[in-house]
Amino acid sequence: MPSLYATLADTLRAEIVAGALPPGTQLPSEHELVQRHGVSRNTVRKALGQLVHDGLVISRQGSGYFVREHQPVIWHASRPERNVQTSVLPADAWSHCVREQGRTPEEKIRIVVGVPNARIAAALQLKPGEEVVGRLRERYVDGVLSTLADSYYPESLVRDSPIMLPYDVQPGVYAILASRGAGFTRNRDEIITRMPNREEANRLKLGPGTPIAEHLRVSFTPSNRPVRLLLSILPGDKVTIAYESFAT
Amino acid sequence: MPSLYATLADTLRAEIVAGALPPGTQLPSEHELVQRHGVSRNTVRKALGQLVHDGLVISRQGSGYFVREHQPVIWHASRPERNVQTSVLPADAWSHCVREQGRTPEEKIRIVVGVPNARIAAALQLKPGEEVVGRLRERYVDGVLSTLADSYYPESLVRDSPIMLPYDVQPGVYAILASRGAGFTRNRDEIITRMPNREEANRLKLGPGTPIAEHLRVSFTPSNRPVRLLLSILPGDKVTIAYESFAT
DNA sequence: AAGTGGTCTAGACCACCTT
DNA sequence: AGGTGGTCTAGACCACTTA
Repeated sequence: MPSLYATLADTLRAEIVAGALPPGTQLPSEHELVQRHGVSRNTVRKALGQLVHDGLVISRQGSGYFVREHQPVIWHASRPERNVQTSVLPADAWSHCVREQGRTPEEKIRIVVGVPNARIAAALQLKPGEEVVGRLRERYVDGVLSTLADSYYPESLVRDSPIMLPYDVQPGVYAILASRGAGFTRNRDEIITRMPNREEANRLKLGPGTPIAEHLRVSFTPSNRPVRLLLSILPGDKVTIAYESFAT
Repeated sequence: MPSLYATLADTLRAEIVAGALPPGTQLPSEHELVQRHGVSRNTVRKALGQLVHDGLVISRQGSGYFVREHQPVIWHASRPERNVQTSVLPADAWSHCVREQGRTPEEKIRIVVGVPNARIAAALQLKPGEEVVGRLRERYVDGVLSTLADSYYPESLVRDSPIMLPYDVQPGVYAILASRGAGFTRNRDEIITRMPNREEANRLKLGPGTPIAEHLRVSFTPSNRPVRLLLSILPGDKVTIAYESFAT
């Protein structure tokens, strides 16, 4: 026998997926649901909590519950990362990709230098105490923070290069590394699906019920030396990941 | 000012991530937390609910709350899918990959034939009313249902082939399609991160706080004809997705 | 049988948004 | 000011697990 709150949640869920309550619509208030279904307010709140938790609904204190609107952007993870020939800046592949979808990209970059945590050190196969240059990048779509994309390079490899400046890199990260004999030719990608931790949820203003994909890309030279780590946090409600690959 | 339940949740969370409460440990009971922190049971339950929701903790009715244990398997999505030369069955790439990680794979396959839903029809560019053969596959790791991997083929393409039998396909899906002039050479992959719907959560026995990756792969012939759709549901707590790619 | 979590109620006060 | 959601309490009864 299903519980009262589960039954109520299912009723509302059905109305949403059927389209009777289209995205953006306000749901009946807690008070109204209490009266209409003859249950206590706590029970109504538990049902609504489920929907919020499932990412179907958001709540705004003082105004009400609303059916959530989704407009994810597609991120083509396997496309070449080299900068694009264009007069519009930034010229990196991600920005170009967002513009292709009729939306407006923007980036904020902060540079940090220092000894990284164990995870980053392991991925880049660093010696103990070896430093990295981190480019902590926030990517915005139509003005809202959409993903975090932090990249890390061994410090010795990028010292005094444009990679250490907090702007879109010209003529591109690949070209600079290649000119220093460390052009990468192979990526290893890993994607983990999980709930955000508190800090990520705050920074990305994620409502409850929004999972993230953690994308980790290590780029290698032909001699299998890791020269770059790219660590991205992609909120499930804002980004879809796409790959093109050859079937073999 | 943080709420009581948020404060309590943070306290417990900190103990978990710091390792004071290692995976598998039982948390204090609700009753004990009520007394220890001098708050009501509902408040304790709301705090614990947060942790469950974030995937850090699971609850077992009648026994208690426990710190969750993660043992995800790595799925190499870009590896060739062709069957592996081995005496152990099943011989498909996924099973081989799981065995490499020292674990035991198992598959259950159910065949369905009929007119598919709009999403599948669109991906395979079918004519209205055209039928597909669906192979609905459940993949188990060490005996527990770990992912759903359903594949769909235009019916006209696989009629009377071993693809219509509910077993591991010999000598392999690729070989059969190739022998019919429909060997695929290119994949388009799409990965969506979201919370499971009710049916998925039930089938995969997902606790609250477990997001999923929905992986959609369409395989094309050299003349860009889509011949197969692979639709997988990968629970975040059980699977990590990996890709190898060439940087260009 | 005792202890655990799961559901549900009734009522209080607070914080926020709209008018 | 009035309506909305957010937090919190106290207490009840049920369902499940363990011993």
